[in-house]
Amino acid sequence: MKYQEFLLEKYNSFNLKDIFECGQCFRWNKEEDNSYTGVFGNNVINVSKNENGILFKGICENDIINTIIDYFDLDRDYTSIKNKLSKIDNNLKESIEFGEGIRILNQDLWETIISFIISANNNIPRIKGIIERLSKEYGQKIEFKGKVYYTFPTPEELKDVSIEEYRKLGLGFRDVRLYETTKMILNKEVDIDNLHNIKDTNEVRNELLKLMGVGEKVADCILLFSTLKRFDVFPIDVWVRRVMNDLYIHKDDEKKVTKREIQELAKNKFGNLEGLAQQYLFYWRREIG
DNA sequence: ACTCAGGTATTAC
DNA sequence: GTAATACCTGAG
Repeated sequence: MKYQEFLLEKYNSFNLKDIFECGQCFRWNKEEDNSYTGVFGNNVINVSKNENGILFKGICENDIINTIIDYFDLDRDYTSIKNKLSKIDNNLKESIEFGEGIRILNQDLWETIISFIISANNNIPRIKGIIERLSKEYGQKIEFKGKVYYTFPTPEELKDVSIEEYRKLGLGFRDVRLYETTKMILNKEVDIDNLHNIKDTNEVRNELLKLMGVGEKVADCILLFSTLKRFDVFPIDVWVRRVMNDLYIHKDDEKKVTKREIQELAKNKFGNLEGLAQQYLFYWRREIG
C-alpha cells in the first residue's frame, strides 16, 4: 500500500470521459482539473491526460503498472474491434466515432454484481450515493492526498448486515436483494469465483440469474462489465431499446419492442461483439439525447 | 401532487 | 411462456 505513479505514453482508445461516463462504473468522479479519481480493489487512483500521455497516480496495493494494464484492459486491441464494428453499418460507425475512447474495465465481479443490483429501477446519482454510503459504512479506509476513500465492502464485510441496516442506507426495496445475494454468495450457493472457469456464457448467465435481484439486464451488465468479460451479451435497458428501435425496428411505440426481438437482431447484426456494439450505441444515444 | 430513473419478483391468466 | 403490477427514494 504505497504511493505510485505510472505514465502511459503510447495508447489508443483512451478517453477519460468515454471510459468513466459510458455507464459501466459508478465509483469514478471528475475532479476540478478534469482528471478522474476512483477506488477499485484496495487502490485509489487518479487518472489524468497530458501532453506526455495518460498519468496514473495514487495508492496502489500491488505494482501499479500491472494493476493498470489489467483494470483498463490495455492488452486488448480496441482499434481492430472498432474497425470491425464500424464496417457493419453507418449507425454503428457514428456511435463509435462518438465514443472512440471507450474501454471496458475489468471490474471486480462481486462489486459489479452488487452495484448493478442497486442500479435496478434507479437513477445514476442515487446509485452512486448508495454505493458510497455502503463503502463508507462497511469498507476499509484509504487516505490519498489528504482525502479519505473507502474500498467496496467484501462479502465477509457484509456478512452480518441486516435488511434494516441496508434500508437505512437508502437502498429501498433492494435491501432484501443485497441481503439474500450476499448470503447466497457466502454460502457458495452460487460460487462466483468458479464462474470465471465456465466457458459457455449462457451457463454463467444462468448461474447469475439465481441471485436475488439479478434479472436478465443486470446479469448481462455483470457479464460485460466485470472480469467475466463476455462480449457476447446485449444488455437491454430503456436507452438500448430506444436506440435499437429508432435505428432498426421503427415501431411507433418502443415499449412494444420485445427483448427477444432486440436480442436476435443484435446477435445477427453484431455477432460475438454485440456487447461492445451495445456500449457504443448506448453511450452515443444517452449523451446525444 | 406526480412522474421518472441502467428492472426484478411475484402473481395471474 | 407472456402480461400486469407493486416497489424505496429523491430529484425535477
